[in-house]
Amino acid sequence: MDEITILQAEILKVLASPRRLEILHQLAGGSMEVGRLATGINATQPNVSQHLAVMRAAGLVESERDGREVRYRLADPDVIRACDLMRQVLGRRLTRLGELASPTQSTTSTRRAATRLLAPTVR
Amino acid sequence: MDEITILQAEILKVLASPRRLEILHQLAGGSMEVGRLATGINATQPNVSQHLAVMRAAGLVESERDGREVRYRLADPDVIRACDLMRQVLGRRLTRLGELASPTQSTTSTRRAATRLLAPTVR
DNA sequence: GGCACTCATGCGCACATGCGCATACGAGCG
DNA sequence: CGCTCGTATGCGCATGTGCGCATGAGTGCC
Repeated sequence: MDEITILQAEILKVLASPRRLEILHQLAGGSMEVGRLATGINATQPNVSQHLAVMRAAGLVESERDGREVRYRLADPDVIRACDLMRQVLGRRLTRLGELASPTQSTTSTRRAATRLLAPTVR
Repeated sequence: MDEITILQAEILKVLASPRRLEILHQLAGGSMEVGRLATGINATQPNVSQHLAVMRAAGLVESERDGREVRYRLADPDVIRACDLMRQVLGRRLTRLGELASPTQSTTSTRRAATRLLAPTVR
């Protein structure tokens, strides 16, 4: 099996978590401490710390002490960019489905559209 | 939590598997039947079939009967493109690390470099 | 209809993952 | 020093995932 494939799967596995994506999304706006990251996504501090440790091991984020706080920042802009590109694609798919679901009233619960997007062919 | 974030995590979760990435990589070269996909990546047929079912539910691939065989093809080129973009980035990171590891002799086991890439700071 | 072939599905097991919770480490501050 | 604040770590549990294996379902051929 290809080396890159295994590495890529490892990175994707780290990215495949709503919490971690939220953390990365916050870090995209600049470096931040653990506490603010935790309250920002409404999660417990140990939980965020664990996620950060995983992402740091994967080389997605970097840490730096600042007094008693620890500031985290994005490490690899390229990977995050690829991640955001996918986000844009999915966003377009969502809005398209939203329009298809309700052409008259716009932007009502794309949530149902999202789940339907994940299982388009029930058969 | 953002809808797109959840959807994106779902897609990434599906992508975060070496086997599935190999399957997608094969499908990037054109549509193919289950049997050839299985032998191509040296996996059992039920296993590949299960992975294909998951990816079809996620809207990543589409299936079509052709006689007794079932041909699968990529469904969403955009997502796959984002996936390949990440692949290129990781490839560059690998080669860079490979050069750093052994400047004299070239292209010797980037495998160790890959694992090291996943945990660059042992501290 | 019976048979061979291709693919899908169900089952059980081993394993990994995420979470809350309690707690340990580390740095500033009095 | 002892205290507090911010962060990291260990533990236990519930849940999810991948795999092999056996088997069912659909299709074409004789």
